[in-house]
Amino acid sequence: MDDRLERDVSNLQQILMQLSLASRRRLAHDLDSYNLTVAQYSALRALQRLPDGISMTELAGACHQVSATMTGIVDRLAERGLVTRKQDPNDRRAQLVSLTQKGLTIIIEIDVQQTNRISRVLVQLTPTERQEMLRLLTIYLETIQDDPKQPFGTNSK
Amino acid sequence: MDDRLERDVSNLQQILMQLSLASRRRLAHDLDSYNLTVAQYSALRALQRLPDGISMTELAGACHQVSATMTGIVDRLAERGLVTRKQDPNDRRAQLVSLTQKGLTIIIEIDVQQTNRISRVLVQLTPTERQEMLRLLTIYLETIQDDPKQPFGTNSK
DNA sequence: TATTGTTATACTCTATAACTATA
DNA sequence: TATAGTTATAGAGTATAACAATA
Repeated sequence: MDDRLERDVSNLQQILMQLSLASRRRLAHDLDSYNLTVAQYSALRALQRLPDGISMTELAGACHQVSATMTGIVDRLAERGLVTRKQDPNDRRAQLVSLTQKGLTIIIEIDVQQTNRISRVLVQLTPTERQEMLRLLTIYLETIQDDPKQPFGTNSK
Repeated sequence: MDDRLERDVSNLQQILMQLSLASRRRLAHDLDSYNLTVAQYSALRALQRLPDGISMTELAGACHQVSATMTGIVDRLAERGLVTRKQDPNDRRAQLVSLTQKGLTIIIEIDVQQTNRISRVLVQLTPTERQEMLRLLTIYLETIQDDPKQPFGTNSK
């Protein structure tokens, strides 16, 4: 590779690594006000995004977790009344998980908070720059998402 | 805000949230081959970046951790011979932490692996696009890094 | 037999509080 | 008194293995 590329790779690597660590930290900090962990938030988001009443197995898959881990996360969300479990009428082994109204409300609140944060960045940019950012980040996201199998790590995600 | 901005904010928010979750997952997965956690890797990186022989307090600060947490992380790294502790000759309360040769070797290996990953993305882009990506991500990183206080979360970073 | 979900177990990360040694 | 670091404790997330119920 040419020198320019090599230098860009090095710079981008630094930035992306910092971004990976800092954005998680920032998210965890923001969620703290709601007494939610990143894993719990990730589960709520998946429930909001997917069709209502999905199984534990599906939810675990959507969150890149094994089902035993999901059991604990859903236990804690259910204790707080943010989600509910009910038995699947078609398969008596399965539990169908749903967002409650309370769960939906909290996740919408967080969405507003996050939107405000992003807005503060994007107003600094021109429409062209915003489009470019979206396009470049999409390319990057695809490359990190698709090449591995689950599960992603033995510990400390 | 105008419609275009609003739509861009919404799209970027989705992408950045996914990026936050997926990049951490990807990193954890990559580190698994080395039997390292993200927190351990973060500590090794800080030791590589900072002057040799920093105190536990400084290391904890660099990793955005409280010192009690850092004690456990350094314990496990030291057991594996990746770092060493020695008493500060100028302050008998303080422990100075250093990377060992073994620790340095492992972090360089990981660096190569990460570089290869980024390269696969960047070769798809023109030099101008790469510069733009670097510039835009730097702006974003600054906005998420600087406005909070430590510590960043009660649990699950 | 295979799948769904839970429980049991073990480890890491995380924080707060209490403590020792030193400054 | 204040600071550096550890230990004690508690809770969350993570994985694997074993298990009961159901398909």
